[in-house]
Amino acid sequence: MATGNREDYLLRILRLTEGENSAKTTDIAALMNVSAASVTEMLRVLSDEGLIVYRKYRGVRLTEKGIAQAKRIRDKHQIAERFLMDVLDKEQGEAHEEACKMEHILSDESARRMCRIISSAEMSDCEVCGTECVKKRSGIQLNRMSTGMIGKISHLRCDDAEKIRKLVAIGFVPGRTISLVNRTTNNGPIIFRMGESNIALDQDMASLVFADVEL
Amino acid sequence: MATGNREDYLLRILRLTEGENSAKTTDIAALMNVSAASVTEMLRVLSDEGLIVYRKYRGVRLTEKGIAQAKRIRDKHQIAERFLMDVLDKEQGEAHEEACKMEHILSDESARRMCRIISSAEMSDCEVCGTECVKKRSGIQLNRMSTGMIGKISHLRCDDAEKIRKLVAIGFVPGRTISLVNRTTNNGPIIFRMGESNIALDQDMASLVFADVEL
DNA sequence: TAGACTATTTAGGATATCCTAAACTTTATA
DNA sequence: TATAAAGTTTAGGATATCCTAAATAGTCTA
Repeated sequence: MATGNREDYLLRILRLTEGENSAKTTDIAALMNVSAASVTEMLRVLSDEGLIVYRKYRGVRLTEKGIAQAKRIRDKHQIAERFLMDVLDKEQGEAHEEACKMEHILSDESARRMCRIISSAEMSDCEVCGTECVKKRSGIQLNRMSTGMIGKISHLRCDDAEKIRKLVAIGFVPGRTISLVNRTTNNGPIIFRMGESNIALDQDMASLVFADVEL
Repeated sequence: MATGNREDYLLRILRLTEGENSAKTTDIAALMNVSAASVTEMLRVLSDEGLIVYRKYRGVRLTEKGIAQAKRIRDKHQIAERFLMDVLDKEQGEAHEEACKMEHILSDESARRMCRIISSAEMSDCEVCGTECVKKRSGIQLNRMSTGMIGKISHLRCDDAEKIRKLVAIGFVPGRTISLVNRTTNNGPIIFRMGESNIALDQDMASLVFADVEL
């Protein structure tokens, strides 16, 4: 099992080999900020673990297994970074720094759930979410529900981080069950019930939230 | 600077010393799942770093600096765990596991922002958020009660899911009224009365439960 | 194609953390 | 209060990762 450290090597190698060339020791060393000797040593380890194909003096490539693992981590990084920016409102630099750590510890499941919230789905072929993250968001917008309907929030549509944050803060997160209590005036807020409380939501805000209707 | 590993030691020591006794090597070893010898070694390191006061064969206490650091990490754990449950809708066990990793990498700023979102803020005196997060949970740990005291359980400290589950299973849930019947030997279990029955609880377990003392 | 130069690997060490077994302290018992 | 039992530390080693310096392989040029 790859440690956080090994994972970083994998990530660099992925980056260096995506133009299908093989990665060279020196380049990896530069990216990792370690000596070439340390890289050589690690390459042997990764090779023994079946994550890379390594021939001395000839550079390395990732194996299928290595690619999958590296991509999974990279996806987690992407998800974490976006989540930090969109939901926690962190600025990009910091979000990136923190995502570099989170990518190693974030569980698949949590990544998937973050992904559902940011729903950026900007990544095609997400190793973490599988197809789930790519497309096909079921559900209807909350403002299209009618009185009495019960639904489970499936995702939020991420086109305005500020609003997403607000929604998350008041509890509109995927998985939560809500029902539409009533509508006020034609274009006024809609009242939803969630758990023990009623919450009013503007049409505009409601349109950002999607739910699978259960009843 | 304390590594994630050192941080774990600090956390255990905090827990063991909150009843103001000093922590013993063996107890730390048990909590950390390492040999006593390893603990001794680490104690020297932490001592050199000014995080603990250590006298051979005599146990350890945290210094002010150590307390601050440990509490900060514990607060981050709490925040992360609640965040995972409330925002990502993870179930408690998994949330706890993941929070054990997040506590070491979560930045102060991110923790603060998570805290603002969950705003349930069950922690008093949060090292991370300062006053900002305070909603303040009253109560003292059961192991600090003295004989005859009556109290109402206010909350459990979510530090070890398995233990929490156990406590809940035997009836230690918020709202329940208990009294301390007596203490056995110095470090042995404490006998509580709850409803019609007496229940013995280890010091360690008792330290996880907080009660508002009524009499 | 033989240096000369560059890239890579090997050798030998360092540090952090963990371990077991042996030595030593403290505590508890008879 | 002397000893046995229990708890703690020291000794000596292991592993993972990093490093520098020396050796070796690969490549480029004259």
